[in-house]
Amino acid sequence: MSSYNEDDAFEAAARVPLSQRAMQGAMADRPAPYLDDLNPEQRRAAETLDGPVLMLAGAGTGKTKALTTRIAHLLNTGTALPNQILAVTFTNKAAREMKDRVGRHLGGPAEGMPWMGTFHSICVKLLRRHAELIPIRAQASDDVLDEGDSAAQPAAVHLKNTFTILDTDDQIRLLKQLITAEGLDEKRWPARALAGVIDNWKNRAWTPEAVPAAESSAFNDRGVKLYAAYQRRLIELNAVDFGDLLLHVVSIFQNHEDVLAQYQRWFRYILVDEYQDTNVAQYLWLRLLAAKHRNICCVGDDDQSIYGWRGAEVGNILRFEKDFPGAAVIRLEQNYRSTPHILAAASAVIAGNKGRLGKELWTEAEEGEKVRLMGHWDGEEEARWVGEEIEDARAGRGRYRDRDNPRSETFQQELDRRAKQGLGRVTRQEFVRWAFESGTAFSDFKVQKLLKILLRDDPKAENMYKALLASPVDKYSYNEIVILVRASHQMRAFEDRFLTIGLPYRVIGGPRFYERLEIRDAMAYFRLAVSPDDSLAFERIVNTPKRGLGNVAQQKIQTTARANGVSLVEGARILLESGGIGGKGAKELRALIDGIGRWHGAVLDDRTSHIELAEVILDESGYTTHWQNDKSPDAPGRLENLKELVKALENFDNLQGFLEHVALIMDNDREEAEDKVTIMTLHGAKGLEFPAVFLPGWEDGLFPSQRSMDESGVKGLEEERRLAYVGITRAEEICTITFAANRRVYGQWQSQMPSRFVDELPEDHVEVLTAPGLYGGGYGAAAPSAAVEERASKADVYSSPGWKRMQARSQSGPSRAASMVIDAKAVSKFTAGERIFSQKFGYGTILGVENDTLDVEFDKAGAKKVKAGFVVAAERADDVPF
DNA sequence: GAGGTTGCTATTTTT
DNA sequence: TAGCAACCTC
Repeated sequence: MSSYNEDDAFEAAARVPLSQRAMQGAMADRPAPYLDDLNPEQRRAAETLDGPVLMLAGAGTGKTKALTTRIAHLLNTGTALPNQILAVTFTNKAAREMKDRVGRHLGGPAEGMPWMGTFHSICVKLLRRHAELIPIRAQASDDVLDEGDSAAQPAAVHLKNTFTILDTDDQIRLLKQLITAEGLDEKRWPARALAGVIDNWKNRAWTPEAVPAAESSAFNDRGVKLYAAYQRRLIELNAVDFGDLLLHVVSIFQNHEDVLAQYQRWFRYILVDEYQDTNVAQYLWLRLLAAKHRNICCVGDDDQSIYGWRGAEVGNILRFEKDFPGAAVIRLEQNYRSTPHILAAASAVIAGNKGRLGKELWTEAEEGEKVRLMGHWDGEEEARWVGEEIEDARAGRGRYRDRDNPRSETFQQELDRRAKQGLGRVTRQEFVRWAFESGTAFSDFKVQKLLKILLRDDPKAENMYKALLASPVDKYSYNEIVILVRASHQMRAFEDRFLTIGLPYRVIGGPRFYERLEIRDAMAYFRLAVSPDDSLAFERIVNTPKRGLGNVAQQKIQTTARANGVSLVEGARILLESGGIGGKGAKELRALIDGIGRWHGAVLDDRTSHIELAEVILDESGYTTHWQNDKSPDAPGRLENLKELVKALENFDNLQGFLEHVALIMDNDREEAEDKVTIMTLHGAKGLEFPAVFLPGWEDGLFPSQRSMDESGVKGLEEERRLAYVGITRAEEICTITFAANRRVYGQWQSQMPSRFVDELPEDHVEVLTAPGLYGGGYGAAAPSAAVEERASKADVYSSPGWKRMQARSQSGPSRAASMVIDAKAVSKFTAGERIFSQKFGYGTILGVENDTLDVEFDKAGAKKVKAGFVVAAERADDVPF
């Protein structure tokens, strides 16, 4: 089992479906028509099969197309067998899409490509083959948990191929124990923080021994020691965490030349998606594997590297040509997504970054709308305005009235044509063909829904189709609109607003299905049924539902298990037999342990279906009842989730397979058919595109995030700028950027400066919507049409520092607009004790000054923190027009 | 073991 | 401000 068997190669080759092998033969010496779909650069990327290739693919330039065609080409020319291609992605979604698209090229499902998947899923496969090459670390004399503990599960000398993959909860629980054992105050030194430190180290491929001395002060000087103890505990428990999946495999490659050599020979062609997101461990992993054939093709965009904070190294992509001398560098620069204005805006912003590989996006698309910029008084108004814009956009009202939406047009033409012909019978084929030909018609979701129904031969289909034709044409459907925020707390304002006006929305990003409490509990039961030795799972559910097994009882179980060097379940059994536990707890514990034994038996003998078994487990353990008796409002939802969990089992052959899948999936993207506006973070939007994009909250401190700049300086700022780039380039037709002058931050009202990225937007490609003098129009922004405001003409608007200046607003109404300009830099003018006046809060006394932020006790509004730029000395209050 | 109270903290997140 | 986790009390 352990070492890689050359026979596998033959065996695997033999498993390639016949059709594919036939195709290889057939296609080998024929021209490849699928290449004609590509532009010259894409084509070069798909055809340069040998040697290192770096594909620099800007946003929306069709990199997936190039990548999947490349794979198809590898196969069709007979250059590689499906199992000789290693294709890695970061997300399951990306892997799935790649599989689908390669399959489409080949005219059948891309089975027989066993090495196409995420870094993690591929590593699990590799690690299951070679688990025993990961030894337990020799015990250093000063190790944590030295006394007594060393006996725990002593059988473990190395990892076994049945290892479990821990989720974050388990990880934290384990670390907590270690921290406490080390005698650290868990409050001052929280397990979460340690998990972060360790994760960081693992991202850099540092084993405990390899952590450099410079890091030794981490976590109160105990970081490394705890890390070592943690790794040892994991192997004792026959478990790995996510970081280990890569770290262990890299260690194996580094320490076992023979194993590495086998895989180097094996993976003749390597493809990597989103290369700019790789961390050091992934980088080493790839470099080791590619060392022999050097047929590695990395696809990425340095301008879209936004995961530096979790270990991604932009350096990897910047260094590619050095790592692989003679590499072909191919730039995909033709953009198929956005209008020229949008691209120009994005390019101008990203140009502010240094050390880029450099790309120039261009498009053949028609001009379209300029990027729109709008300032607001506060966050609430911003949300209100965005809500109105969305309704306008959908209904084709106001500004949107005359907008040509090519989608709508296509549909309208179809309507006219049918009207002229007098709507005959709609056949299924006819509709399907029309839907495909017209692309996503006026409202994606309706068409999709209809398609689904038609495909199922529902008799209602024709009526629905008629209803569709009779309904008004949307300029934009909700599904085509997205709001992208920097931080999830910004979502709230929009949710509140949309709820009150009844605008349908969906939030992407919340807690994932498999991370929910009830799902994790249920999974722990399943884990125990599969392997009763899973002590962490046992720990999780001993007393859930309540079995009268409190801290004391649990401690006893732990001690017994350790003393005997057995798992917790076994320890509990011994404890029961010795009568070390009594009363209600004993009875319940007995029932639980018997249950686990029984369930495990059922898993082994395979006579009950795993679905039935899952239900039995949840029933007999009392877990279902536990939630049925719970009166809290979310209990029904949790029961619902449990049902869904059981239902998800249908897609698997057994519990083991299911558990493996879930550990790696953490799936979030359950497609919804309803027409809703999407709200999500900028990070979550990478790789997606929408006809209309709203980018709210462009204020310094929020975006770019203050914390990011404080912690990582210029590097942090540049990553924020890339985030801005990602945001803008999501838009196909309309991109709207907004900011607010005031925002509540942790309950305190704070004045905000517009984001520095706003300054970086190129004036020629931006339309400023903010009306002069309007509430919230206080920034230098002025509508170009407002002739009155000659001084604040567009040129003026953009000439800093004018743009950065703020105009005081009139509180009495728009007609008496004020244009008093206060220099935001006039910080030093103020001192504690001084009387000041603020537009928003009135008169007050300064309590303290911190840079440009004043601590003020207002006469009426109480204590507030305000930016110096928003107040004037009290005696100058008369300068402010009313 | 439930329920109330206090205290603390406060991006981005995939696997 | 608000959401939570941990603590305290009965």
